Amino acid sequence: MANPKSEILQQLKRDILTLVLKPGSILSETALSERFEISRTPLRDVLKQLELENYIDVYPKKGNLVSYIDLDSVEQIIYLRSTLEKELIKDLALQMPLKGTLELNRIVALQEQVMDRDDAHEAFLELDDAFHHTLFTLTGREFLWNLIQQCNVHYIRYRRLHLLKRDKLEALLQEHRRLLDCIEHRDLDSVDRLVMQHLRGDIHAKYLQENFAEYIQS
Amino acid sequence: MANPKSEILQQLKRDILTLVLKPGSILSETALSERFEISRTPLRDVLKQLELENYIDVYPKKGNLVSYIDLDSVEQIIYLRSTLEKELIKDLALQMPLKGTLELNRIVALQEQVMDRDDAHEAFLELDDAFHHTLFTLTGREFLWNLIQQCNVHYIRYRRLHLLKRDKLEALLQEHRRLLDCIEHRDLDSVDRLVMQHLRGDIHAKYLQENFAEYIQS
DNA sequence: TGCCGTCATCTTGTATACAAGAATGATTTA
DNA sequence: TAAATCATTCTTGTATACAAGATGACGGCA
Repeated sequence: MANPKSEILQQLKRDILTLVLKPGSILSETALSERFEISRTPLRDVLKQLELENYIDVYPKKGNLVSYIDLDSVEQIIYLRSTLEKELIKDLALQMPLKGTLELNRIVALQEQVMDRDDAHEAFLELDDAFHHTLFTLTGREFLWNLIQQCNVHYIRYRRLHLLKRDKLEALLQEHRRLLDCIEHRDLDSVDRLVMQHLRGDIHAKYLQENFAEYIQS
Repeated sequence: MANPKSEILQQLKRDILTLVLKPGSILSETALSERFEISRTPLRDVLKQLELENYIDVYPKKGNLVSYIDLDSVEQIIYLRSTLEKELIKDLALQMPLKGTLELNRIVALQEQVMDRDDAHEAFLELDDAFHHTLFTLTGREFLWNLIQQCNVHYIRYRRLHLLKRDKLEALLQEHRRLLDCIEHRDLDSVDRLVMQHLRGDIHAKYLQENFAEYIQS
């Protein structure tokens, strides 16, 4: 292991994003320092970063709580991503590097493959991320992708909960196919509608509030 | 003073953004702890935050340097902001709260007033920020504005250097007026072109590289 | 002269003792 | 019995001593 701090950071992030650590859970400095066999000082660095990326809320002299899902920021991130990605897709439709089409098709093909696996949801979510990430890398907007990741903790958990119940993997896959069609056939006019449908089509705050109220920010 | 840490953070941020602390300057923990009469531990918290918001680069066991201006991320932030803000303006054109028009007009009027002052640049930049900030608050996108602020250190310094030489305050003010016109007359078709001109019209990387090479990232 | 190794002294990174606010529960008092 | 107060024991916040990597200067040596 190269750097224990980044290992711990990655693990805590993963546990929070996958809801292994539920919103409201307490992350005590002393408990974590014993668990990871490291002193409180480097551990506080990790917690500081988790705080700045909204994974936890720090209540001075009281404790650190895993943040509750903030539906307002989820809505705004979806607005940001849909606005941005429909622009990216139009850019790609006008000037797409060859390897780009190959890469996106490869991802969609993989998504078809994992549909029947036991851990379909898990694998599908990862590939969905890969698809959108590729849109950013192909247009040279890696910086913006990283920026979005920095505030993505609410959206990622929201999507995970949302997908748990309503099985719409097939629909999402179909939408990816349609977006690829737009790029390959330079069909700029359909992009806006498709992106809106793909990213904003499934905002059902009420569903989450009814079924996962204990995870939601008041 | 409520919290010394946030005071120190704000002051260092301000010094870096206004180029009082030049890119490449060293921020030593011990020097700062003596200057602010505080121990290294809380000071490291401040430096950690500056690092995560790209104000400084940390070289382990060597030192902390004020970051150089990264022109690539400047370009991407401008892309992000122009894409986002032209959408916001269209939203406002379709449904503008009354107080919104008043507030934006008030800011533009203030900009006219400060044009002749000695510190015109300083005051104008602040009001320019206020204008764009208002676009976000009126549409309920405060979260996105804050997100952009988190990675704005390169863009803010870029714009400051850029405005130093080419005196285009009058042009910027005129563009604000035109954008307001679009909103008030629901002229959606002109928005894209105007926003592009306003935010992206003045990307002159070469000018900066020639005149401020010592501030630019290699 | 030129090169190499050692050491002194910077830097940040870590561990730990102590300070101080917050919460909980017990004890005392009305 | 109920309420209030105090003390205990959590929590994080701070100061500081020490560890360890990086750097540069100095001196020895070929």
